[in-house]
Amino acid sequence: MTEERIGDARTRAADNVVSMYERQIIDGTLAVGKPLPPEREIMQAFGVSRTVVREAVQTLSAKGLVEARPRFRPVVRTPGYDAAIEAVGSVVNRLLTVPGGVRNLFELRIMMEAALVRDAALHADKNHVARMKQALADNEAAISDSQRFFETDIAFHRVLYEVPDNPVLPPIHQAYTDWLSSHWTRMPPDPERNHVNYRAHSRIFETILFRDPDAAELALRDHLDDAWNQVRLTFAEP
Amino acid sequence: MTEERIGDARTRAADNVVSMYERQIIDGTLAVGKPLPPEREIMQAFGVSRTVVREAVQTLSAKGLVEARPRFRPVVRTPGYDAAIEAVGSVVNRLLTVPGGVRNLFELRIMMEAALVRDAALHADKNHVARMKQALADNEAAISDSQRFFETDIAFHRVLYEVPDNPVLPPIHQAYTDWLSSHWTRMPPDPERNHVNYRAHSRIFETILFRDPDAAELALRDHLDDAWNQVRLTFAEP
DNA sequence: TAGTACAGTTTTGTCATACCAAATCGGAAC
DNA sequence: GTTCCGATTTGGTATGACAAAACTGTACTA
Repeated sequence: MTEERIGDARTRAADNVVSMYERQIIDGTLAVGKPLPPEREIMQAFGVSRTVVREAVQTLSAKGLVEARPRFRPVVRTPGYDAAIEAVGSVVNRLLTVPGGVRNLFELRIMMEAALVRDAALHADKNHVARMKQALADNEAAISDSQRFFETDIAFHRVLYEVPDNPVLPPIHQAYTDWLSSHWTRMPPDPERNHVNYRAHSRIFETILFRDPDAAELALRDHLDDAWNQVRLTFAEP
Repeated sequence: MTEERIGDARTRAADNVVSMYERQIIDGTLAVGKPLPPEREIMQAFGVSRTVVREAVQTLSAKGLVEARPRFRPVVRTPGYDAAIEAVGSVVNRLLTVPGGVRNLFELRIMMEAALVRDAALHADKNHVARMKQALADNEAAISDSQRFFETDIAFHRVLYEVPDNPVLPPIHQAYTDWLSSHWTRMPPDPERNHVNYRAHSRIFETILFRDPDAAELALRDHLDDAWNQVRLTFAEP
């Protein structure tokens, strides 16, 4: 939480307005989907100019608390983990440009998915297994179509994020793919490589079926390390 | 990336200004620490009113690309993983208020730290071990002082996030503790519980020394599950 | 010469006002 | 009840103004 500005920074007039509505939104006084009052009304309520009101609204929007489409009344946004992901978007995009940025993020993903396959090997139920099987079949069917292979690849990994039944995880998967896809799609299509990746997916699936977390983690790390070696060539880092 | 608004949303005049400086910041034309031009200069450069310029600057600030202290020129911010964490702050805070929100986040933390202790058991070097040992000693020394115990507790866990040498991880640890600390500090001080937690830390440390990832994960899960049972009572969820 | 104090100049934060175009609302017509 | 249309409201942008704070260069002091 960094609500208080550090050091010598004075307060802005908009801060009052922001924190007021922030509270109202969090405690539910302003229900989800409800629009904020008209700007001119807020002006009078707080005794500030419209400039300040608009600044406050924009801040609320940037914080992800309200959705402010141009020309429309800002409405209270439904709290969701994807809103959080969206909020970090541009910062992460910048991080990806610093040396080692992509590598660090990918490393984090490897660590996370390693944990996920372990979890899947231990706790995946029939339902999850069925979905993985389906995703795997789709993946195989798309080997010759690199575009579709890319999509089914993502879909296969997504199942892993759904096993623990924690609503935080799917948006994280979404974020990973969003952020890293630009590097992936930079690679030229290559059915041969698709085939290798499909085999890797297949092996992961088997280890989960066998309920072998160690083998699952190993298979996944092999797969993602390999993927990294494929994709690292698309940018200039050592 | 969610740069394009969906549906029928027209474009804002400020978007041009934002994306221009966004690009300049990312490709380094505007170096870190450099201030943006004066607002009036930007006005003329883009042929827009100051209203729009100020809106654009605020957006850049909200995105974490520049730091805009009131009354000072906005300066290009140094790219860091903590900026990303900061950007999600308010959204996460709201998520913590929805049913199951705290649980979901804590669950994610458990999963992550489980992966981290496994990694530590396999790859921690002498240096890491020494730091963990020190953190553990501090932790023990603070058993009777709940405030300090809380701090040394955090410090012990932080070492786990430092082992993989990935700069993304420490800010994540920081974020976890920031977000969850309000629940932790709500519990009344209890040296007895401190002692239990210290023993748990101690056990985790031993399993890492023994290079036993399975035992390490188990010890950590026991510890955090226990912590969850302690802290869950501080709020009303079932 | 280096450092400091001061006065003049920018620059930002905020306000007030105005105008257009788009969204919304209310009622008429079907 | 639904559709359509005009009046009204409201958001997006521009302009101008002003106080207070930050900045700049200069003169003064050590």
